[in-house]
Amino acid sequence: MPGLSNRQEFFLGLIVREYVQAAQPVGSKTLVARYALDFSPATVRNEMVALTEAGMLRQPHTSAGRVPTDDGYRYFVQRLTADADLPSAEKRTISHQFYQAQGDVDQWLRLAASVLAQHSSVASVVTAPSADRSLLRHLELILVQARQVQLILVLQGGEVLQQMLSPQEPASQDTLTRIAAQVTARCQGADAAAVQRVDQGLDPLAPEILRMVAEMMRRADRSPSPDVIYDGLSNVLNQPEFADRELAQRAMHLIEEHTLLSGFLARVLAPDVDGVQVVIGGEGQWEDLRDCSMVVARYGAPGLATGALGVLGPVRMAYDRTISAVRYVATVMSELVTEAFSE
Amino acid sequence: MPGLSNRQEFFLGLIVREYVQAAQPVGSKTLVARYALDFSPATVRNEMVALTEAGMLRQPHTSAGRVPTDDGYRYFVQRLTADADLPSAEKRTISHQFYQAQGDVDQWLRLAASVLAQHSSVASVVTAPSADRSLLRHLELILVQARQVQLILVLQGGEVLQQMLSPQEPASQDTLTRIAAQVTARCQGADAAAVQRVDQGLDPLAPEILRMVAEMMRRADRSPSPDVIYDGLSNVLNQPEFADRELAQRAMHLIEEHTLLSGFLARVLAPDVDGVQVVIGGEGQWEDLRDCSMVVARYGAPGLATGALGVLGPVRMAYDRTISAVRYVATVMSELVTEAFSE
DNA sequence: TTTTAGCACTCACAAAGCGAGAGTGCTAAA
DNA sequence: TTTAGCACTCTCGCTTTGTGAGTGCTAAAA
Repeated sequence: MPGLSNRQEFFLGLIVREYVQAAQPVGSKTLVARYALDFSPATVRNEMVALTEAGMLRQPHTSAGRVPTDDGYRYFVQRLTADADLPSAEKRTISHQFYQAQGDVDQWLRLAASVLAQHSSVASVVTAPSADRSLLRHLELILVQARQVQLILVLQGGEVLQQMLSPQEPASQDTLTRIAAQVTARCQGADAAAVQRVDQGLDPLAPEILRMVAEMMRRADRSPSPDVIYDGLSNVLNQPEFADRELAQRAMHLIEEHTLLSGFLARVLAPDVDGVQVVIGGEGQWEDLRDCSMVVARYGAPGLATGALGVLGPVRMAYDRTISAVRYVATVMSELVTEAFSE
Repeated sequence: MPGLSNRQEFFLGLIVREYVQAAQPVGSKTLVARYALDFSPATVRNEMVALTEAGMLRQPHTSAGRVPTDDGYRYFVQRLTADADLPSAEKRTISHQFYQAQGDVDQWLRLAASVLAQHSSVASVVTAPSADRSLLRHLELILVQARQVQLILVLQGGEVLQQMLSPQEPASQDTLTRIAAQVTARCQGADAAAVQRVDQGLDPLAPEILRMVAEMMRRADRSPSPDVIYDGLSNVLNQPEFADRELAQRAMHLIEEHTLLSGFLARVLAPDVDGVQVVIGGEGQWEDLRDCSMVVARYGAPGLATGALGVLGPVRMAYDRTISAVRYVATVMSELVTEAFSE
């Protein structure tokens, strides 16, 4: 893209900020008046023409003010928000809240969603941390009634999976305890495939259990964390762009349809990318995200357990504030997860 | 309330159904035309006057059609929907889906929410089943690292709670396993208070563990099932009454604010009430529910573990269909929960 | 060469005006 | 008791019109 002059950048930043705040096309005269600029409206107009030609601005119609294009926002995000950061007072408040909820992962998730929603005034999304590959740490079998066994599986990283099982043969709690101990010992740190290979020298009931365990682990691998926590959905309805019901509905649907969302997150937050990712207006490839933007980041301990968190809102979003919020919450969550689950 | 004549009831039913379907005030002429009635519009009008005087109908303004009042809907629900039921083909489809997800409680919940949302075209809410009072079934302690113990608590009814713990004194996995076994044996079926009373003849580390266990159980008792699953939020935006953003937002907020919702459910679904409960337009006492209706039911095995499920939508709701859907899903869920967790 | 004042022009938006149509209540006849 | 007829009401959708914010261009000033 052709370089913008300093003054053009300055105006672009101003216009983006003003539009984000006021949600109305910004005109030359208002801009000068509102920010007490030392330029005449005519000068601003000239630069606006340049910015429009550079593809950063557009006018909804002749004789309305200017509005940033997706490219304009992108430029803004890449060049004009670098040093933005949360005030340290807010940071302290946030991290304090997190350390209150000592050790309770679910509460962290809810808290993260709530903090993000509040700081960004749009909808937030947080997925539970999950290991890249499920590795067994512990198995527990509890006899509930004659033919009902509750199977509890603890993975490396602390996730707990549970499932009911009706075994072919009845078994006593003693037998089950023995099997669980055997499996835990033998399969320590094994992945799904390895679990299924262990099939000799165990109790006759064990194979059935092992099959089930392997299947649960494989299921966990396939759909990493179906748990998606969200918050701030009602915020979205505040945004004037979602006055259009059709649009609001698409956004809601996007958040509700977990498969869509997690697929998207998986692609945007590939294991090798790092830091906060900003997707503006679908970037041409995400049809469902048209007219929406997402600011997301991966968090957790790479190689151990990671999750994703971020916000979803209209393209007209306060990217600077939102990016810092997402970045900071991701940092805190990473610390917590690492601290709690690393060895 | 003064009794309505048969014919008045007939007209009321017709008007409610028509209005629910068309979302527009229904006039005498359209009613006669649409349902090919053997009355003249004038007759219908006379009855409408009577129904209006009885408080069942109202007119948004002179010279518009009639719209049911909250009382009108209530009458409709109480007297005119008694024998409604889901077609058995749909029933089969639904129950089939549930039995597919053998033993996976989380999946049941999501499925229930999804089924309700689809059949009612409004938002659905499902809370996880939880015991009226937490009773311990099993405790497991897993050493994660030197000073990190993962505490897994299984309650009667199958709920699993987990929490990280950093004990004062380091302990080996063997010690922890022994403690867990002791506690499990001693506290079998104990409630929070009983757990805390058991404090002698155990390992020196045990008191700390027991305190934590008791606190987790008490927390579970205090906020029964913070897990609220919902679905169909985007459906709500389809409803013409929620074109008003203010209203849509209130509804969203209501669903998102778990404390509000669970408080409400707790009051409506007191342990002694049974069957499907219908709350129309807040019934005067639920300010937050103004202009909204809920159709909810308790499900589960009374005394063992119960949860709540239902839908939230505009007052103009297809109560007959919705009630049957809620009733049926509650029945199926009750069967499943009872079957899976009873002894 | 850059900035700015001036001016003519454009176009969305809100207010006002204006039927058309649906619906009502009332009266009198069937 | 029902119904036909009629005058009346009021919302809704449509067009009309004026206003104002905003633009682009040109020519003079810095």
